Amino acid sequence: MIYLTTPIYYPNDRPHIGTAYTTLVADATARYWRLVGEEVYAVTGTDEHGLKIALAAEEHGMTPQEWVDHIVTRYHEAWDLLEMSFDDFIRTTEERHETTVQTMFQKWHDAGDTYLSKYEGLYCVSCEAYYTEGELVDGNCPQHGRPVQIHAEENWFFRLSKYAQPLLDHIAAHPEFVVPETRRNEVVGFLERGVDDISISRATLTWGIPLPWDPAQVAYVWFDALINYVSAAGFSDDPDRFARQWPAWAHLVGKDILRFHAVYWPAMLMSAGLPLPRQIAVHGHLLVAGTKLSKSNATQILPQELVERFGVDGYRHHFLRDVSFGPDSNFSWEGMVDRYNADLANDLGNLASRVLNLAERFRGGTVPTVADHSRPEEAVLVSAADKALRAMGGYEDFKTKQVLDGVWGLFGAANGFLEATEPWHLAKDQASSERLDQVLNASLEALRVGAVLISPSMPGAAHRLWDKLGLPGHPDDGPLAETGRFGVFPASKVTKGDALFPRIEA
RNA sequence: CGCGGGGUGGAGCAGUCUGGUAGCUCGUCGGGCUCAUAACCCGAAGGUCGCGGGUUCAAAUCCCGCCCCCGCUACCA
Repeated sequence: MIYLTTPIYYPNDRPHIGTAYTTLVADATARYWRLVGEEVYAVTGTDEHGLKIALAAEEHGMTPQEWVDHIVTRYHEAWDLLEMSFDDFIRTTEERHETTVQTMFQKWHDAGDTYLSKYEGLYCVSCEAYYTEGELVDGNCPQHGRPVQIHAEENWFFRLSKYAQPLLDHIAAHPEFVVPETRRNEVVGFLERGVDDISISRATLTWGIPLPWDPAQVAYVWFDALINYVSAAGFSDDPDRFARQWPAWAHLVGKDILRFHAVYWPAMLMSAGLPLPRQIAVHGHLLVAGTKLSKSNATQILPQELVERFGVDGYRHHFLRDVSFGPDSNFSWEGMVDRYNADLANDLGNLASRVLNLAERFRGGTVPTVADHSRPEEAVLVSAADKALRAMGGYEDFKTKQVLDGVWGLFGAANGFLEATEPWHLAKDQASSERLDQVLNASLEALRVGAVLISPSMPGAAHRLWDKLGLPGHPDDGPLAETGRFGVFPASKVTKGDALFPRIEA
């Protein structure tokens, strides 16, 4: 069972291209595993507790629960728009999660990993956040430039320090636990410097999950939120599924929340006696004109704007082909137009047009199932198809760019195949009729394999292409090892129809 | 200060772990094709791989020093 997760998002914020990026990689990876034939459980969700939610609800004259029920739709709408195929959507206000959080806290308590202590910090009311002295600018809040207050409260603490060495040992034994390597180095460096215990409850807040042994305090939001990964796996409500599903195959996260996932979360699991996830896969940030996306940044771009211009397939393809999973990446509108036209309109869309047009024009849309793969022209095509199929394995390491580079090798080869065999010349001579059938069959077969291979990245386009090819079933029926192999195009009635990806003028 | 990362033809990136003809996409130039969405195919130009030194038969890759940029140092994909 492949259990993979995105972070759960904060519903006060709108989904932007950054949150959508994590979610998209998770979705494409989930679709890949399903295509291979693996059982998959892919989860995303929302993190609905905390002071800011409570305040926003009050502003809108709603209870916090009414407010989150109202705004969670933003995420459902965004992920529907982007054709995300998650098996579950977990909300931290659901009973299955609240029960799990209380059970986990109790386990830490029973294990002796909690203790009461005084938390004292420099607090900025505007930020609703604590700062360390080093973060202050001239003694003021770095965000607002205003003085901070000293806040002190009695909180429950978690013995994080106890787990630093066990976690270092785990990472040494399982280097794939945090990828890429640079992020692993950061985690190791952080742990080797030594970690302090951490406050895991709040006495001043009511919108949260009460601690089972001290209901006057609620769980600190991160220690609430991270637990979603076991809640969604069925920890409280489906023990049989939990047994098959946990530990997770991978948690996908952005680099900004590395520490929570690679330090706190494993420590939380160790204390509770649960096995650690196989992997925390960490990606970089999308930069717009070199600046980081953030909530307060005017460069924030919503997926919807891009979908309006490029379509959902253009959107998905762009971020999967153009962005390397690990490092930061620059986003630009011009780059997106270029990518769309080059990959989708020209290479793939135009390939589909010319092949389908040839089949319609010279064979009325019906091409005999004849093939001769021993010819050198076909050999090149078959080889490219084989390479493309093997490239699909890159999804297992989130190397979406490499996968799509490989898949596009097939489309390049198919365009080259047409140049090499010149079916439009073959059609002029009755003597080469059988050769024309072979060439058309191989070209259509390349499109069929292509439709299968793009189905994780562009499910909609894959289905549209499949329909044009007049094939039964669906491009993502799988298993990939069979449907993704270059063979002989089956008898069918193909239709050219509208352009798969109309060209976009800059 | 400490830790981590980056600097590769005009643009964006891969390659660095495991040294061995510098790779990909876009752009530019030339040619071909006319089935196709002015798309497609072939070829070419363009890089002392940030700088200096070292190891080696051989360095983008390993080692030392330096310059510049960025991230982490406990809110935020």
